[in-house]
Amino acid sequence: MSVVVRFAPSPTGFLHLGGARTALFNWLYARHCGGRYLLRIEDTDRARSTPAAIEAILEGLRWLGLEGDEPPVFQSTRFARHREVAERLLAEGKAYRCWCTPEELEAMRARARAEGRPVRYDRRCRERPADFRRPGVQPVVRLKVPTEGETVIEDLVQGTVRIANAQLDDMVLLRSDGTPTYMLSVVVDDHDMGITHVIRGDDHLTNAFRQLQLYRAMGVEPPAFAHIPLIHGPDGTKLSKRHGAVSLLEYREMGFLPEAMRNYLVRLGWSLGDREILTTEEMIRHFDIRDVGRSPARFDMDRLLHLNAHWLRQKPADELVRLVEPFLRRLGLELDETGRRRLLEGMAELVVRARTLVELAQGARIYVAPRPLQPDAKAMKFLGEEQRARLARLRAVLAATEPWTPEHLEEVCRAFAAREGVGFGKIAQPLRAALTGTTVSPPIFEVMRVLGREEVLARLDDAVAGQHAAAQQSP
RNA sequence: GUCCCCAUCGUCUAGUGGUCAGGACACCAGCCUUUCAAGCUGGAAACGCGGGUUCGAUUCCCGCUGGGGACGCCA
Repeated sequence: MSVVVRFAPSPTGFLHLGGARTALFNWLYARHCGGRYLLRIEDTDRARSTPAAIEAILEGLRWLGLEGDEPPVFQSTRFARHREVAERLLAEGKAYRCWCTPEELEAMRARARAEGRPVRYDRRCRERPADFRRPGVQPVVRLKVPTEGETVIEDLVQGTVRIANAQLDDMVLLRSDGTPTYMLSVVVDDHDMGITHVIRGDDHLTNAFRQLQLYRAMGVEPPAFAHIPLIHGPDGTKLSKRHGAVSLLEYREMGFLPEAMRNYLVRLGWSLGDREILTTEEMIRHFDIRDVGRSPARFDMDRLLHLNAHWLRQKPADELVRLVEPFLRRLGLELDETGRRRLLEGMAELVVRARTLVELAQGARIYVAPRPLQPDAKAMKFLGEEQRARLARLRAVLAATEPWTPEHLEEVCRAFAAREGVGFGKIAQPLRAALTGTTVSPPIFEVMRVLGREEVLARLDDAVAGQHAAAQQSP
């Protein structure tokens, strides 16, 4: 039997990290098995679903590389079919109308809670005659769930999980306005779409028991279930806004790479021996939903950063230039031909100093920012009277230095330091401050190589003339 | 409260009825060094507790504790 899985987000918000991992596991399993991976938008709650949220979710999936194999199914377009199933169940006596009002139900729950009893509908409408009516009340339709025995799930991740049927509720299938509930819609749609494996967060585990009852009532074969553990925040509770960024797209904005996200996410709950770095191809080759662990993992930003740094370095320079461009723009820097050429030249030394595209853009400023530079406070400390005088003398030397290579420049500067009677550090840091406007940068002779003689001399002139200070005073 | 799930370094994890309990991130130290990184070397760091089963349990069973999740006319 060919595998068909689906990722079914509800468009009431953005795509959550946990949802992204669920999508990834579904996608990997489908790819591994040579099956199909479908998308379904669970917009049965019309009031809370927005087009913007739908677009954001699809955008997130696209970015992660987890688009569906077919256009997404919108659950809201299938109401008629859902209702038809409920009506049939009603006709077959497998479901019944419940005339209790929300207020009554709430009171029922409150009492149960107060008395320490299980919080559950007491089924008071279950045995009412078919022609029962309650003036002014629009009934809901509930499923008749067995009250004795137990329901067992052979979950691909959780193993055998059983629950006493007495714990189950007669869940609502159709609301009083006639619209289907999530519980009905998922089951009908999963069945109609031919879903063979339902892979989702383990917060749905208890739903699976109720859904199993619905499959039985419908007289159809249920899919296999795999309930994967949730991702928790660093404090161990369910990941939420409280923990900072939880929207996948925020991670894109923070400068993370999709391959790094996939690598990070897949290792939460799944592993391949000692391997930490995994390509998507390797994941596909080895992934099996049955190997996913049952304990929840905590989100760890340091680890994500480390993985992102790794994947960043795998990229060729020209692609990094392309990727970093929007992040530079955010810093107010446009890339012209000169900037582009310098970045390409200097990228190797830039990328080892960055863990994200945001950091890469930061580091790239030294090659892109227009003259005169505006040194930061730390750099200014290296550009005092005495140091500028020395830089002026160095400038004269540099003007005649040939060839313009890092090795030779270093020789020249070391010799200069010796002549000045100071340590090499006394030359290098002021030079760095003048040339980059910072105290942290790639090796200074590398920077000089990338910048070229003309730019180096110009920046030195700026520094010697005190242009820096002036620029800083009048922004 | 009821039900369900979980439990190896701080974190992600590997692992087996007998291992010096392995790796990675983070952390610390050293090396390298013009800054910062990177890199290299080394270090500290875990089987939650109590009972069983067994010649022997981190591993199997039970209980406890701790954590998490679910209990809607939300999804």
